[in-house]
Amino acid sequence: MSVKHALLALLCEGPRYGYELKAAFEARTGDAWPLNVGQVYTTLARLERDGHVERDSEDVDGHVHYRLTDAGRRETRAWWDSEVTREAPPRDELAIKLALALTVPGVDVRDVLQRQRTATVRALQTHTRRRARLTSAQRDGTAPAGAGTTAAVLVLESLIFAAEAEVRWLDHCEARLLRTADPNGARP
Amino acid sequence: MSVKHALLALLCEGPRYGYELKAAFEARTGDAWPLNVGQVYTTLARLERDGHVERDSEDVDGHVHYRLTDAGRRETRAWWDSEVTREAPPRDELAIKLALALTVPGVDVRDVLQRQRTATVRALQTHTRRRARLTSAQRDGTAPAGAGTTAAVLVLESLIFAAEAEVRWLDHCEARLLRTADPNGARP
DNA sequence: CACCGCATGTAACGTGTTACATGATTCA
DNA sequence: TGAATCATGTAACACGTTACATGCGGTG
Repeated sequence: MSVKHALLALLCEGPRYGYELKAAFEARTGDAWPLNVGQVYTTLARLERDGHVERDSEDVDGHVHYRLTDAGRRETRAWWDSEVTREAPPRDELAIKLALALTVPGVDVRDVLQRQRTATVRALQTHTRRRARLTSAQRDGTAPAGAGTTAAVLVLESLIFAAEAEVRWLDHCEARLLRTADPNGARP
Repeated sequence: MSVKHALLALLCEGPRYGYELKAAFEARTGDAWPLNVGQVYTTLARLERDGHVERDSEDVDGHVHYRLTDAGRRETRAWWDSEVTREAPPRDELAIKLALALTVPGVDVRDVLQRQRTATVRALQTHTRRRARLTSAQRDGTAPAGAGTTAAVLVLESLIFAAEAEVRWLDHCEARLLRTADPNGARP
């Protein structure tokens, strides 16, 4: 549903065509989630089918612009007015994997934990470096200092916050693992 | 891919039938992500198609047990040996939504932020309460103190860590928003 | 000319969700 | 007897990803 609503939101600024939408999406999310062009078109087709967008007149270059319908505007409004539910968040593969690693025989949980920690720390560094590049470009004026860049920085920071929490959680898991596996930890 | 690999992992403990797999999955994930039974069957069918599992002999009650094939065991092994990549994490609807709310005209970002904060805090409380219920049941002996309950607690804690990080991020967004919107914040 | 990037699609596939159909068992 | 739960499925659909086809325009 993210892509669908994102396209609707972008079309609030005015009619756009496929490649523009892809570029606008990636600019605002700091290339964190590259968007396949094909998906833009299929999503646009579904939005048109559902009456949320319609084809606009083609411009001089023959680009196929889409614009919001009233129903699309209502849909977008409803999106802004609703919260992203975190009571039942999307299944987290990592949490599931560790929960199973704990209970299934023949799995070295410590090994899984440590390898994952390395991977997550590496991801954290990637995001941090990207953020540094973005903010310095913003200062230099290389990147436009508009709301788009600010949004991209915030997106990267959400990834950073999440990765940091994940590292903490992995350490927490390892600590608890030591406590339960080591019988003389609690009562010496 | 989570469900597929989870079923494979559960079948490492021995042949099981559909409802058992659903129950086992939910026991280990603390009901955090209820699993539709239908999906168990469709996933099993696809695993059978791919040669990762095969039908076992039916038991006295006529239950259709499935067991791992060698290919399935290899697939599971490969899962344990690989990291869950966080360089390109699944698209986060909340981050996308806020990034767009910042740039699209006619959206009250502060309002979106505050309503989301409330929702996330509520989710955090839900997870915390569930965790408390689980650990107390574990102490009472109401719940089995095995690895399954430990796994469920860790899963809930991953949700708690993530929700806490999200609240911090939302506050961070609001602070940055104030700074950029308020022109006399940086240079008095 | 050949190649690359832009631009618009389409087809096939994988995964996940919901709703429905069907039968057996259990229990008030 | 009637309702609820267990149990095994199927069908239809939504979303996402990848790969491919096609044409246009500029550039080496």
